[in-house]
Amino acid sequence: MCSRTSPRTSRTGRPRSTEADAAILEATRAALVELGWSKLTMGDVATRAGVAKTTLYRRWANKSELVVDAVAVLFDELELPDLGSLRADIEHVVLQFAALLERPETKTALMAVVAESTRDEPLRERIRCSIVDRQKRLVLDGRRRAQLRGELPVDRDPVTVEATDGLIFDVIAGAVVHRALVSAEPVDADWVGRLSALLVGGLGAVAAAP
Amino acid sequence: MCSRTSPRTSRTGRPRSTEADAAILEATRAALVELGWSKLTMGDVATRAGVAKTTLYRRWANKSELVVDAVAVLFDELELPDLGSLRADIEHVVLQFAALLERPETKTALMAVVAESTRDEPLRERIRCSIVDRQKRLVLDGRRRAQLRGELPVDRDPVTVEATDGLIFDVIAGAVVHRALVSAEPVDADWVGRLSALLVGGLGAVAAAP
Amino acid sequence: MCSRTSPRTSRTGRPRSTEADAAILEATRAALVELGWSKLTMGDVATRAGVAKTTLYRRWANKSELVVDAVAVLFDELELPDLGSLRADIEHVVLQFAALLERPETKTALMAVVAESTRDEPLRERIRCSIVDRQKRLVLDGRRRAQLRGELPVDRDPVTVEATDGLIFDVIAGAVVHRALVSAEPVDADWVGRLSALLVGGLGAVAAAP
Amino acid sequence: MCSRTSPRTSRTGRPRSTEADAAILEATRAALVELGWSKLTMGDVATRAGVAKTTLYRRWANKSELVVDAVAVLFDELELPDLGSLRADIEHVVLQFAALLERPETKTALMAVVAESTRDEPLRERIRCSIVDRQKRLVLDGRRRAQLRGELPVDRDPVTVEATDGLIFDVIAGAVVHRALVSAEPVDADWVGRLSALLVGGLGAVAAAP
DNA sequence: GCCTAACCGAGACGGTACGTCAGGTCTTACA
DNA sequence: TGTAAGACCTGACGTACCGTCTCGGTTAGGC
Repeated sequence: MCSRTSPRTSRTGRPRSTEADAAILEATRAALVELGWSKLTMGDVATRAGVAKTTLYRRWANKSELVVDAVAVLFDELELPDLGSLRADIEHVVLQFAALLERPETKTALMAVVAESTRDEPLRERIRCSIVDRQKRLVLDGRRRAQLRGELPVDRDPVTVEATDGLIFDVIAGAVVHRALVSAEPVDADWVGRLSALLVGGLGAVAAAP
Repeated sequence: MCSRTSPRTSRTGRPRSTEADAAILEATRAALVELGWSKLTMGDVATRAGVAKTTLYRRWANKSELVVDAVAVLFDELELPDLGSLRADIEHVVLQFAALLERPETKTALMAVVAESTRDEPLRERIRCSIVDRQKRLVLDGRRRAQLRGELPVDRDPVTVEATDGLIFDVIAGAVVHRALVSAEPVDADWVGRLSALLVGGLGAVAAAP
Repeated sequence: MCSRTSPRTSRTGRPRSTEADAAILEATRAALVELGWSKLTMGDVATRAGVAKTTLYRRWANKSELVVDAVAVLFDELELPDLGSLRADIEHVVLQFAALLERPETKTALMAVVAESTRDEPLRERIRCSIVDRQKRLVLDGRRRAQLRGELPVDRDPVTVEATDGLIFDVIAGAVVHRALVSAEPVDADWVGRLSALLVGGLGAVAAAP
Repeated sequence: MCSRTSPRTSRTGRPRSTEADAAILEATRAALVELGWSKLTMGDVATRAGVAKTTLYRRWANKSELVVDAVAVLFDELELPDLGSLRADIEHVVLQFAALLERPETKTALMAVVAESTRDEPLRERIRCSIVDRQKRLVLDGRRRAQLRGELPVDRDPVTVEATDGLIFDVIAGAVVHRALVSAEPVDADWVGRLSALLVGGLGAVAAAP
């Protein structure tokens, strides 16, 4: 799963233009900013990229897959520098993620492709590989680091570990997304502080009495 | 805000058919189940409801607003019976909400209208009134009940209260939505138990050391 | 065959715009003049007519049928005034037909739709009704008139009559079309005179010795 | 005009494959039979011929010119054996030409390229050289033979001769084409007999009284 | 018991975007 | 230089929905 090996194995014929690839993804992000998801059209993206519509369809089956790829790269910016404590790490990553969600291209695109993916298994897979997994590793790193610091106990059961990692991921990402897009209220320092306190407290309590 | 007074004040002429209203909303839900959000069309809904397209547009400005109204009523099913403890209450509401999100009509529609609302203020308002506020009251009730039981301290500062209520709401709703739709993994008893433990522990810790 | 009763029997709904019909046919002729058959596009015709493309496709299944209808009306201009002799009548109708074929819209369209009709039975039928039959009556009238004048004998056998009418029609129309479009040489008075002489002579000889 | 010298004079580099030429023309005829003119595509012809599209375009400027060349060779089959009388000769050539026009590849292609040629001078020239002139010589031969037999007088005026030859050609070819493709009725022995009688009678009458 | 305003169905209307297809060109690697 | 393969741009295709409009006809009040 999440195979990175491109399906292109043909050795003959004119090779695909890598410049076109880049131009298309860039144009897609620009169109998302200007028009939003629902008014973005394949034809417009093609025009912006200085490329024919067929060149888009040769690479992506539909608008959703194109947008996932266009947005995915933005999630590479997320980083987790060691700030000395679990709570500081959490606050930092939440703020980073919130900043990403404030960008117009992600704000309008993320929920749209998730909505689309509820009826499109290949798209769901693509989202998992391109977006979800890139975020999940941050939780992993943060947890390991907190264990090294002694802030969290070292759990030997891999099932429990994975379940807790997944839970924390869904709670953090879900809360930020819900706050930003559904409740439509700002993810500010105060809110982030409360969330971090809740999580650190909760993790501590759970660790103390499983 | 959230005015329930319909803009229709005309007292003369033939009144609108309430049967048509019901048939349209029912047809919309059926179409969502069969086709999903992106393949649902106004014309198809009209046909299913045995109604002319004009009759739809006389009542709703566009597809998004129609779908919000069609789905909103489902959120009335959410209830919060007193199960004797904060943790039991949380587990119950999470499971209820997850069951709601498993229904194909909500699964495909909810994220779609949220995505649409990022660029449509009136729609955002309609979602808040029809869907978000209906859920938020459950958090309010649950918190009050836990305070009566003595599980949570009684906070006198209304600002803190509202902030915490909002946080808990975003955490619960966000986590469930993210688990169900983004991570695309089941919201089962195990996961719900872990989430409830985390929240109860976190609330306790935060209450102990603000 | 050649039913003139329109297939539209629906009594409900908005009736079709007759102005649109006229504007489309007019625009089609204009486009034929400017662009010729192969560069004429449905979209361009729609734009010229100030009409949506769907409005064209609601009336005509394809470019060929549209062009047949647009050009057919021009064949109504053909007339057969009594010029006193069979030969004069023939010369007149040939010149008229040649003038029609010189018009850029017919020149470019006629052979094209005939070519298309070799693989399209409904189109062939449409051409027969809209174009061929309108020309054939001229032969009928001319023959009757010549018989009244005593220039041709009155044949009692309807089979022979119809066969000869058909032959004369194919010879006249075919010769003019071939001269004008295939040989690409002018249909001038000299050529018309020779053709008429050949035909009158031939008809006389055939009548004398069946 | 009608130069047969190919424009290729380069003597260096890899020479063009003559097998490819033959395969392409054969594939074009096959495609005409199966698909007809308007659905024949250059890409499909290339595939059938086992050749790249570039190879087609290196030899022919466009679809029309390719089809003219593919069909032209079929007109070489037309012959004019001496059957002993002008009328028999005419009947024979008409039946031959009719048989040629019945073949699906010519039926669909001939009128199409003629239609195309009304707006394309080079194509018109190519049709004249490759198709029209090959047929015209049959009229010449038939006339000379009839003069030798004494069926037709020997006209000394070359202008009159050429005009009459051209007329007869347009009448015969035009009548057959019109009968077969426009009237869409069979060119059978009865019809051919009537046409021949008309022509022989007409030529006789014209010769008797110029 | 009629008037009349607003409703209703049907379906045509001008648009916009779709995803596909063909035409004709260009770019590879190879012969 | 010719060739097969296949990507490229251009532009038209015919379809699907959008949201609006125009019909003929219906249905409740209010008079």
